[in-house]
Amino acid sequence: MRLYNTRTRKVEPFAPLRGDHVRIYVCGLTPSAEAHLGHARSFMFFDVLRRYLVHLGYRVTFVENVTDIDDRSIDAAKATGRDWREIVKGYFDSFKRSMARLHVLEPDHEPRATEYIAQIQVMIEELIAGGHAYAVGDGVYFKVRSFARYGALSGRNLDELMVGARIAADENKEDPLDFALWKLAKPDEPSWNSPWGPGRPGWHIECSAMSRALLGEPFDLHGGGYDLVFPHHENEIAQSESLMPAPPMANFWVHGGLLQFDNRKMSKSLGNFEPLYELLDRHDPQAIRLLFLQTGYRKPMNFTEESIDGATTGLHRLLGAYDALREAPPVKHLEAASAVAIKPFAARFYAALDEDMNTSGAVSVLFDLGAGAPALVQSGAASHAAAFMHEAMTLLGISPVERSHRPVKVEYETSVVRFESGGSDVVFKIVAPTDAAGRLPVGTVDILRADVGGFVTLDGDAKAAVDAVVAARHRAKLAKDFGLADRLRGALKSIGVVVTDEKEGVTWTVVGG
RNA sequence: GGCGACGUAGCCAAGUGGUAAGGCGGAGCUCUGCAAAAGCUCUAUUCCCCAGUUCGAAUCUGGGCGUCGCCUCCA
Repeated sequence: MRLYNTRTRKVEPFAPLRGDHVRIYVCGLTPSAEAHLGHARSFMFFDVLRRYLVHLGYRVTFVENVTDIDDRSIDAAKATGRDWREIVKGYFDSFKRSMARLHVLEPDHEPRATEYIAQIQVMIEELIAGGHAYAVGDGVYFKVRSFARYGALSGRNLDELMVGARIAADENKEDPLDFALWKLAKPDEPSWNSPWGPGRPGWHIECSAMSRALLGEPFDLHGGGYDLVFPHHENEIAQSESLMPAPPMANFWVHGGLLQFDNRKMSKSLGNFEPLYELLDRHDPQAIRLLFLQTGYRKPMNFTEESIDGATTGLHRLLGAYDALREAPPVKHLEAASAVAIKPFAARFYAALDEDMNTSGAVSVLFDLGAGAPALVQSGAASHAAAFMHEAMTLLGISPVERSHRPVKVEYETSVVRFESGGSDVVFKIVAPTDAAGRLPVGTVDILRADVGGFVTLDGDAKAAVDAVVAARHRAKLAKDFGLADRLRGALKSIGVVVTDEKEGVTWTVVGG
């Protein structure tokens, strides 16, 4: 396969440095705030990349770190009076639950900065010994001018960075661009003992130390969001490569495009994002994955309600097509020939992924296959098509069999919904307690009484009542009283219940919210 | 000010020299008592604008206009 390499600014053929073993380090979460959709996009991409490398036959070691100590979680602890570890654990656990819902596979290693304090300190000592770092009053700093290639990854040079003027002057630093390797603790701050005094690692050094400890140097692929190119990855390179006889530290640097939310940049400082777990309550995680797959991973993308609704519809079509193929009766005598019929689809699918992970092109193949499902069933190719779809969707992290219904949300404008037909045969009343705003509580409908003229009269809970009305409509249909049947369906629709006739029977779902 | 992306139908989006994938939406049709779902057909003579290179350009070059990101915590 070919992959875009930020280091060389080119799409290049990808191959492991050693044998068939691919070593990947992806910058993970700093759990000092709830994870957002932008994190999900990035981690889902690297999840698909990893799955594809495994598919290609490589043995993959996937490391995703957790920067579990940083200034913001300390600030959050100070602000709330809680222990910083508790805050980090809360956000991290929430993140892990969301990743599971999005089918992101578990990393092979998930190292935490606080578990690698010793390795971090060793590296800092090596940097000091090599003349690349110095200890001063408030900590240890990396001497940026000691690394000739500083700025190579992000295409900057030190003198131009100076002109940028937004670099805060700091009396402790020899050069304003130098960055912290070790920060000495102020009173009441968490700290670890070190040769330079109690303190904590600066941001950047943990990744250099942990990637070296777990993957060795050089390793194959270092990933992260595009916003990490500078300064985070630039600084990692400076730290690691200053100590390496034969750079680079990572052969490929891969960066995912950033996500905007309703045309607004998402960032921790702006705090303008919806927590990921909330978004996953409102939208099918599989649809979110499909939506991201339909855009090139390096392109910036804008997430809107409209775009996720479109992807949800598309997902249903894809899953419906898969069901149709899987359930089609086999046509034995055509099997051999039909296997050949699937080959062009598979070829297109994998060719797309081979070219810098063109997931959008790959997904289009699945839609083509789905659209042709009836024809494939006819020609006896259904089982082969289903098998390929299963393989392809699984590779993309979409479960072909999972059917997550949209969470039920019921909110009505009024406390009493009435339907009365022109005639005498339908009286359908639903009465429920409401909140202060006059709306029904989400997820509950209490039907106190439903009279459906002649067919049903009952008191009871909402589900039973709706079932009864649906059954009444069904009987009306059998009696060829389509006028009544339609009025009953209309009555249900007016309270947000959609009734659908299907081959196997009648189903109803609650919509709205 | 510096660096870097991007601009393809109503919306999203693939495509980097050979004559515009796919998704959503929309229109018509088929099937259904009616709906829904599903399928079929149609929906960009054209890729922000101008100039150039070429037999040929959405794709390359130059210029212009516009949008956005990074340079400060960030996936």
